[in-house]
Amino acid sequence: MFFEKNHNFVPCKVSKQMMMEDLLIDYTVKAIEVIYKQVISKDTVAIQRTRKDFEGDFTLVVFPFTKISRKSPEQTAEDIGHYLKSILKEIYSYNVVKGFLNISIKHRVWVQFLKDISTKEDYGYATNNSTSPIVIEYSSPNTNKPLHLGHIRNNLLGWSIAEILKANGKKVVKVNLVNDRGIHICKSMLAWQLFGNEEEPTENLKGDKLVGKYYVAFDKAYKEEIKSLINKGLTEEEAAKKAPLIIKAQELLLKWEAGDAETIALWKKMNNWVYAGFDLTYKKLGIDFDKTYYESETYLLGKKLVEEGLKNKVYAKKEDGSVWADLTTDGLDEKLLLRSDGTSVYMTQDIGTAQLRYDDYQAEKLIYVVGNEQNYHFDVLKLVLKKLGREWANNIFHLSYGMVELPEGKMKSREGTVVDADDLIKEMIDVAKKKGEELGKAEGLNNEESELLFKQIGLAALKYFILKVDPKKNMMFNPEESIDFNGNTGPFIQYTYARIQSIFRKAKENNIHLVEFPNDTAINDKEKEILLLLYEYPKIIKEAGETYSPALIANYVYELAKEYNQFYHDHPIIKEEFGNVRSLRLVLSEKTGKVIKSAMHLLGIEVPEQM
RNA sequence: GGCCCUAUAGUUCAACGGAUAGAACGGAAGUUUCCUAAACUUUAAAUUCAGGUUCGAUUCCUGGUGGGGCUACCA
Repeated sequence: MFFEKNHNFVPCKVSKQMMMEDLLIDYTVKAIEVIYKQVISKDTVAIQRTRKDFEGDFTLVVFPFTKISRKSPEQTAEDIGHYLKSILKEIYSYNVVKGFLNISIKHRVWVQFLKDISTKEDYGYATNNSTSPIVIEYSSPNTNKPLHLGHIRNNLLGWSIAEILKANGKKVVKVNLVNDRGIHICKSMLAWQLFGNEEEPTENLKGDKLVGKYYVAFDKAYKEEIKSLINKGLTEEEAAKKAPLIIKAQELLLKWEAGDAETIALWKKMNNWVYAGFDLTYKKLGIDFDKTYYESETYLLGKKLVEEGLKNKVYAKKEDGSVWADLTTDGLDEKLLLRSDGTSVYMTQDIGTAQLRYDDYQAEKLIYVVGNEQNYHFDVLKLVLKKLGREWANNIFHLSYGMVELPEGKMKSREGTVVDADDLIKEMIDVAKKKGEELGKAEGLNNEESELLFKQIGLAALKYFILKVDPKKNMMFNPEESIDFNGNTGPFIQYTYARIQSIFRKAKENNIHLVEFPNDTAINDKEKEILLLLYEYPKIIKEAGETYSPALIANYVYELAKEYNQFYHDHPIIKEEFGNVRSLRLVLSEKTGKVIKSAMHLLGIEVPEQM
């Protein structure tokens, strides 16, 4: 708002410099044609950013053309460089290093570029270009245990990718799939009945924690029963099957499937506790969904579809009554689809869920954000659906992300090495508060404001730490060391943003106004570096969307913040004497702030005005 | 056993087949009369091994070794 009054820039169209690389590619093709009389395809032309140690903005790699030119790489680069400079008025100069043609663009082009984007509020975002939506599933919790660190990665990835796809002009539907039925739920229910004394959730014990507690209690009691049975002479396997608790749990599952009123009532009561608990965690994380599916509502459809497959003879029933899909011709094994007692398995439910989801949205793509341990499951799911003639199974995309590992190895709930989501979030915020207060970051803020600030900072540290890693890769989380607020972290980027906002506050206090600066206003190396980074933002969003990778956004925004901090350190902004230069730096700062905020939003990270 | 993923500074992460492999943390040394020092500057430090394809390989292929996962009438 500070700028709007004084701004009088030419409205932005997609101007030439927005397509600088395309331009260079086109004219390189032309150059080869004119100089060497040979037509080449565009995708043999590689344009990249010039490395920092060399002079130039863009670099053309000419090695591939030496066969055509029959000249040395240097001479070929020289030929093409000479042609390009003579025909493209945007080019200021070029230089040749080995087979690399480094091209410098005129500064005025970059200044005009800054003006072009300065008035664009949604800079970097693509316009709406989809009709049918992309459905993205993430989180997918079980109702017998609380959310943990693995879910956090899943949730952050899912939410961020949904935002990135929206920024790419896609319609997106965010869905959750809750596994709310099965033997594991019955275990919690049974334990609560036996040992619970009607315990209900309290402020200190959220519903999901309460139910999780009884799941653990079941496991403990069950193990003791097994032990005593083994002492009585049974084998471990027999004991595991004959322990009274497991038999009771199985009975409870049968009652549930039969619709027994009392069982259903208890199930509903306990699940609702869990949902209330999950909601609190999602809210704290800033995660939401457009729709929630429950497996209790999809498994029957799954069963029906298995029956359909049986009728069409694409699945087969064995003597004991169990139903299987034979995938051996596809290089996989046989897969169980219905147990011999007719009850459904995980795959059965997923078949039903997929069908329901497809019917609901006719999605152009169905994305499942699920850990890479389930790669095989999704290979099977797609095949099993295709055997049913569901061609849309080709649109299923398993976004397979890597595990979060702890220094002591994989998280295992039974060994108590799980990092609880609520605990971790609280820990991050507490540390942010402690360090923030030491540094006096909350000065001038009231209680409510400083609480919000430390929450933003703690969450930024957590979210950025997780999202900056390539989703496909396993990652290490060390609770002792991973909580950091300096360097390549979320808070560092937030700090950069806050500094920029502080400049505007100061500018206003000092009554500094913008003037319209001419295109030949001088820019220094740092400014140009920032401009080139801003220029790349739309490409980064596009690439992040194509590869479903928030990490690209994270690494980009860090780079931008780092460059800006260097610029800020080396050059005065509001203290710059010359009005043209000062105005340019203010506009550059403002736009950098906006892109930081925009990129951080794509990661689900808020930026404070002051810190 | 079979199948899949993975290997980069002490540590955690980057690098469409392109130049001298980038950062951060940690280590060493510096920068506050100057728009916020959660910042900035300098410095030491890495591609698991053996082959192959290529003008060029951290990247692609083959093999070895290390790590992880899947291979349930669990989810």
